[in-house]
Amino acid sequence: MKDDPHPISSLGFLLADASRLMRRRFDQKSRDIEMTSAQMRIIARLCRNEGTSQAALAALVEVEPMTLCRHIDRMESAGLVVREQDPHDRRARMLFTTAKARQLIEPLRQRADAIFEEAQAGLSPEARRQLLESLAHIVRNLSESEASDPESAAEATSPRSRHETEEASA
Amino acid sequence: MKDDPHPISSLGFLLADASRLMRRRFDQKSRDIEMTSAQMRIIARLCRNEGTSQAALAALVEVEPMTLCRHIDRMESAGLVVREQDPHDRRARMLFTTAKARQLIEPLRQRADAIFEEAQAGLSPEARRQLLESLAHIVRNLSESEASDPESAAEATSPRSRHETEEASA
DNA sequence: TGTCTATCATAACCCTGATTACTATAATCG
DNA sequence: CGATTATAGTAATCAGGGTTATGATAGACA
Repeated sequence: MKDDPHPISSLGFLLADASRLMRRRFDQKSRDIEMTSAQMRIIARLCRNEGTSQAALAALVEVEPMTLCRHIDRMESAGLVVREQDPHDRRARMLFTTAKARQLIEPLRQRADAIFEEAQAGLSPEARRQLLESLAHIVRNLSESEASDPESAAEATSPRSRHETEEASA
Repeated sequence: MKDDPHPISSLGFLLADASRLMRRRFDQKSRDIEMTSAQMRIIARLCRNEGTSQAALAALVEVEPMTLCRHIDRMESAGLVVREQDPHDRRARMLFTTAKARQLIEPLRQRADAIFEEAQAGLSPEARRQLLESLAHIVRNLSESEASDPESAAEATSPRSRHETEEASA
């Protein structure tokens, strides 16, 4: 346990474990509310940006457009959001939260806070502050390096634009 | 940004984001290696506990037995693990890593370390140490509270055992 | 010995996230 | 104007995680 023979306590695993356990706990504690944690994140963003397109919202919550698309599918049939045609762009849909969705945010946030407290029990206020700060730092770093170095898939296709590569193979 | 009007920077979201971004980055950077991060976690545990049962291993990596079961399915057909009948218990299977799997650990770990460095760039050694410690603390807290309070689904069915409830409704 | 219960593995099904590929529509440029 | 390129949304498919349910087998105990 001291010299850590296993890689289990590396940053990556700890992060994944903490995140998974947190989500699991949250889902357990809020089964009575008809909104999942991922949906809550989306609603939280959307209700501060009513009317944005799916692509824009996907960027805001930092998931792939396809991922968001299915979320919206489910959330729409659950009555949490509505899609409306953008009058200026026939490709785009504008998204809006429903009152039902907005009403669920507060109770969910309370459940969440209780679990955060549970999780951080025994950590000093200073440690908690530092933790949030470090996590935010990491998120920033990763967002940036992903933006600047979008793929770099090991053996790296040369920096030509993607469609040129496609043409080559087509 | 200061008084945080959005719940986006709460512990839960930060943790989820950091974890997701990290995993995404890792998967991007190691597509050339035939093992995913989740599989790596499992192999890392298993190669220190060769021959354990699926249930035991599931407990070690803290996922549900069913989740692990599917991992083993895929990993078995990928030639990363083998299942063998436990001679003492005909229900159980004993798990073993293959040489192929063990050989992949080091390269993967190197990729991972590079990403950890990327993610933590700009954090002091002390901040990094604190971060790991706080995360480990959180993982411990959540594991424990889950163990002591396995369900507690909000309005809580009374503490009777689950099957009694089933009988009542059946 | 024979039920009753707990445990192992796993099937079936839902949610989250990503990649790839395709359609429809905008936008841009020759 | 017309072809090319870029963008919005989404279907299909794969990995990961979870819950519920089921068939076998162990174990406990009357």
